[in-house]
Amino acid sequence: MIKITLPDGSIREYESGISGMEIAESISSRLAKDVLSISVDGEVWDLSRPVTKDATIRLYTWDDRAGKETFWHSSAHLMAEAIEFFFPGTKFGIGPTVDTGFYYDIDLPAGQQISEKDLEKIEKKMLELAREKRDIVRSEISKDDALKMFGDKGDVLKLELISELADGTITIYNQGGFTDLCRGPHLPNTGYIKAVKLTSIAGAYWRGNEKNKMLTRIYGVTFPKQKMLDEYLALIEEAKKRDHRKIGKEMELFTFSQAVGQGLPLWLPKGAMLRQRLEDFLRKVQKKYGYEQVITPHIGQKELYVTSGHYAKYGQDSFRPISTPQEGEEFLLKPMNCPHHCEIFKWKPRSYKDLPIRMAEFGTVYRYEQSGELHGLTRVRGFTQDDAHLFCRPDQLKDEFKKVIDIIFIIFKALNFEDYTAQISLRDPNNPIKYIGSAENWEKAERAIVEACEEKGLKTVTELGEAAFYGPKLDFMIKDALGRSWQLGTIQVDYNLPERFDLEYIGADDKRHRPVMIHRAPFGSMERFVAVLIEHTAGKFPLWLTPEQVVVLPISEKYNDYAKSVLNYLNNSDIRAIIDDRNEKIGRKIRDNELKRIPYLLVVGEQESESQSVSVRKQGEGDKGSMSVDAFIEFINAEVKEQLSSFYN
RNA sequence: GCUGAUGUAGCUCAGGGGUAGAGCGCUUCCUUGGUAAGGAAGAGGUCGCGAGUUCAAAUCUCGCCCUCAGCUCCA
Repeated sequence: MIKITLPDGSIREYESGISGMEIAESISSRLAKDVLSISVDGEVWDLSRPVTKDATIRLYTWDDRAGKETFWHSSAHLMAEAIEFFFPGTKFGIGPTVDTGFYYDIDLPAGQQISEKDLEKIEKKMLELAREKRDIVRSEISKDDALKMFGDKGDVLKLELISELADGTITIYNQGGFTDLCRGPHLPNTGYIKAVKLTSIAGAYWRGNEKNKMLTRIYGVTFPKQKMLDEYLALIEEAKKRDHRKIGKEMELFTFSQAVGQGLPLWLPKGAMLRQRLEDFLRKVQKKYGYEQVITPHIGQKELYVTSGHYAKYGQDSFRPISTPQEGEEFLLKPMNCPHHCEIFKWKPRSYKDLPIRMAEFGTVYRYEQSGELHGLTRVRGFTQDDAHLFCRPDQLKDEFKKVIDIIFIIFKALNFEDYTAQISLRDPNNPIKYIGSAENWEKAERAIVEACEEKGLKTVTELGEAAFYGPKLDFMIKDALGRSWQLGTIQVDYNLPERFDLEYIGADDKRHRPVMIHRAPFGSMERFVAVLIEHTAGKFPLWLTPEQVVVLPISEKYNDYAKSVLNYLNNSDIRAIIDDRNEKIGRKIRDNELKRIPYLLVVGEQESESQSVSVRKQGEGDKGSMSVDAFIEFINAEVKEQLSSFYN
């Protein structure tokens, strides 16, 4: 008998050699139906593999990442089998899982090509093969046998992989007529796979190296239920509709120009207004938290970045230095604001009583991103960070961290990001020499971050070894309305720059001390944040932020004068309103302005002009009845105040 | 940066060796309408840029640029 420890700590006894599936069956028939793989002492196994010693196990279903990975891994094999059916002689590279689904890199026989049109027939074949419910069988083989097996097939890619594996660790999996080199684990049989969608074909170099042969990569995703696939496809459709590049164009927020250059966004009037409102909001919040705004130039001497270390690390792969008529003078477009802020810190002697110093700037920086990497506003070559640097004493670190977390909470609340988590990145305990700064300071800083998060009740995951060499950090991830994750703001401790810039303050002991620096940017960058906000809200921004809050719609031209007087009154009351006095029917005006995502539509005609009122229609919700213009203004202001309540309270 | 696809009116797109098309938008006129598309007429384009082939190129060829997808990268 062997002892099996379950995740809840309970221990069950079984005959040695029991399989994961049998354990699941002994727990519940429901679990046996849902289970996809098992972890045995931390290693993920097939359900059919016998457990022969005491172990701690965990059963994985579709709800677990490991379960999905098992499912998609088997799906990759199934796809490979279907491809081999249509394209005999295809050589197979690797077929791993990705965030959503899997891919397989293949090398088609000479002269053959696979196109989008082929995907459908491969999908059909996969489903046909899946329905046969063939067992997926694992076997361990020797290296010689593996080399012989794939050598006979002429599968040179697999031979290369096998040659790098140690003898005794090689496993293969077989389903029906298809055998693949694979570490596993896999589903018990192919019948679990009920829905298949092959999403795209792309080129990819063998082993990611552009000197190697270009293979064909086929991406796919599979599900245990057709309904899940339908939902997935609907989500993709919705994501396309919300693409910030599309909405940004429709709402006239930003554009790009070939003449200006790729990756250099041009903010249009409405986009600029929106961005400015975001900046003003953060400025106000920061003022309340004791930040001081500074302004620094867009370029700096090359030497500045040699001092900071950025030139050595990134100088070769970024914008080249700008030279001047003066011999030997070189300037760089600033890739970050920190060196400038360090120089402001150094401007005069600092006392421990002056700390913390909180220096904020909406600082525009320029980084040369590879052209293929540029994407809308999320990845650009010139962008503005909502940057700030806090210079503090080591004992102030925790308090400062908590205050930064407060600011981030205020922002999330004001913008309806309700689902967020944070990642704490700490040192790799096995590699302490990698990091600059004393072990004592590191410990202090790491503890400060962990405690600050706990005290603020933040949901966190901790990753060891993810810290930068110069300090630990905290990154915020938000989930948008479609459940997609985005990395936003970051708070980063830095021991490196204070050292490099020789920053110091005079302590209570009248001795010189090194301050700790915190970099933080709640939005990350204005560009990226606006992009995320567009995709989160589908362009329906909160009332306080949206470029146009209200549109006045006269029923006919007879009421244009009254509509204009309402418009003026609203504008004079700091409501952002426009008028639609086109010669169109009211139904048409309502439709067009609903599609423009304007939150409030005010219909005015004979009744309203007589009673000096407006008929209110809320975007997406329909008619709300009529009220006086003053009552409407009060109503709008109350809504704005509610949205910003976390700041004003 | 690499591989592939793409680039036609403000937008979404069709067409294709003989000098340019639709829908929406815009302008004007008719209509003056009460909560998601009223009607008519009109203006608007070096067909991404540059070379080549041809009697003739938006169309074919080559080079470049942008955009998109994937790869690689990301202070």
